[in-house]
Amino acid sequence: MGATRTPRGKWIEEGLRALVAGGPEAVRIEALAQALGVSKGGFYGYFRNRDALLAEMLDTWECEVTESVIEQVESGGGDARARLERLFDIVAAAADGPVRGTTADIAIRDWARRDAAVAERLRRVDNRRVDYLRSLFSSFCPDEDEVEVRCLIAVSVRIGNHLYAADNGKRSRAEVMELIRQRLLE
Amino acid sequence: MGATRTPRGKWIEEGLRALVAGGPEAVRIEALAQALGVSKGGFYGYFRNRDALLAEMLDTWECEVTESVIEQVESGGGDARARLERLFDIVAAAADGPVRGTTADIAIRDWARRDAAVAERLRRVDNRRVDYLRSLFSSFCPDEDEVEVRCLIAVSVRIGNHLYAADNGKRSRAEVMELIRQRLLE
DNA sequence: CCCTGTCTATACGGTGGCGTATATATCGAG
DNA sequence: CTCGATATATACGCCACCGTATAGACAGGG
Repeated sequence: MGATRTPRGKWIEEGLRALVAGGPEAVRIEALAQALGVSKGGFYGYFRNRDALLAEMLDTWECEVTESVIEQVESGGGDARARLERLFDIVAAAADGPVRGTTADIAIRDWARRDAAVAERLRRVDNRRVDYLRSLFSSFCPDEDEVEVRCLIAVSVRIGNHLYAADNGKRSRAEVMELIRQRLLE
Repeated sequence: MGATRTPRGKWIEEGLRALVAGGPEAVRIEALAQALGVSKGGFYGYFRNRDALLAEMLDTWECEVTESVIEQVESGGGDARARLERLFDIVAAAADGPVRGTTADIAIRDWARRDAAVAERLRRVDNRRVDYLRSLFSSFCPDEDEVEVRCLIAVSVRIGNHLYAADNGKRSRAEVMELIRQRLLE
């Protein structure tokens, strides 16, 4: 039996990297092969075609960004505020981390604007995440409206932070983010 | 002199539509020609090549989303809160309006993630917008931190509203947006 | 009516990417 | 070492798109 030099996972990982860097159109099999230092010959042994790779990339992402993060937060214990702080830390750190996981979020959000199947997956993921977020805010926030407001602000600020290009005023972006974070935890 | 059946502006308009629908990769000359009911023959009479069209699309957008909106808000008079309300109304309405203008924002934000020249333009536009926003909030908000927080939340919620896919809880998305809007104007 | 300048349609070569077919390299089993 | 299975490289046909070149349609001036 020959050794698997470039296993399935490598193609998916490189595909996600390409997706982040250039959108779904940039996930080109020949380009991935070159990035992996091989030719595209072996690709079709693992995947039926390009669409199959895209689907598996989404599977990988969908799995990693929900269960994995929530488990990581829950495993640390503490009250709801402590968990929220941990969640914010993890999400903020993941933004600069390896490609697998949360980094692909923004690229997939944009992709979802143009592809119904992707939109459906994103809806599932966002629902799962906001349900968790809502449960945390609810445990120290009696007003339901307040909970919804904080959920929407928390998610939006995180998305906006990646897409908003303005230089900041006297406060750095990080400082303003920190101020908002404190208010969300009050 | 032959009549201009498909003037410059038509190509730009259709290009922006394609950009919104499918990102910059979807701005294909032959596709635009088909959408306009002509062949691509005339295109190269107006534009040197595809990149020239993309550049002019950005010019059009850059001009329309800053000066035009700010003028519209300022012309109505009233105090800062009244102007902010008008600004929010205009921006919310533009989201479902014709293609020219604010509709392209999200598509261009994502494009900017992958293209330095686009990012530079977006930075200019966002700075122009946040300067205006900051001036409005400042006029009834003495605390500078509070101003920065409100600016970032206002912009982020608007971006997030387009990219966030979750179904809402008991409150509809519009209701939560209205709650946030009220708080920003307090 | 014809001529001229402009706009448009069609045809072409070139390139890049997908998916397949076939040949070669590599590893483990016997 | 030989054999077979699997992974990879190479070569090919195909199609979509870009940009150009050339020919035709259309309006107004002489």
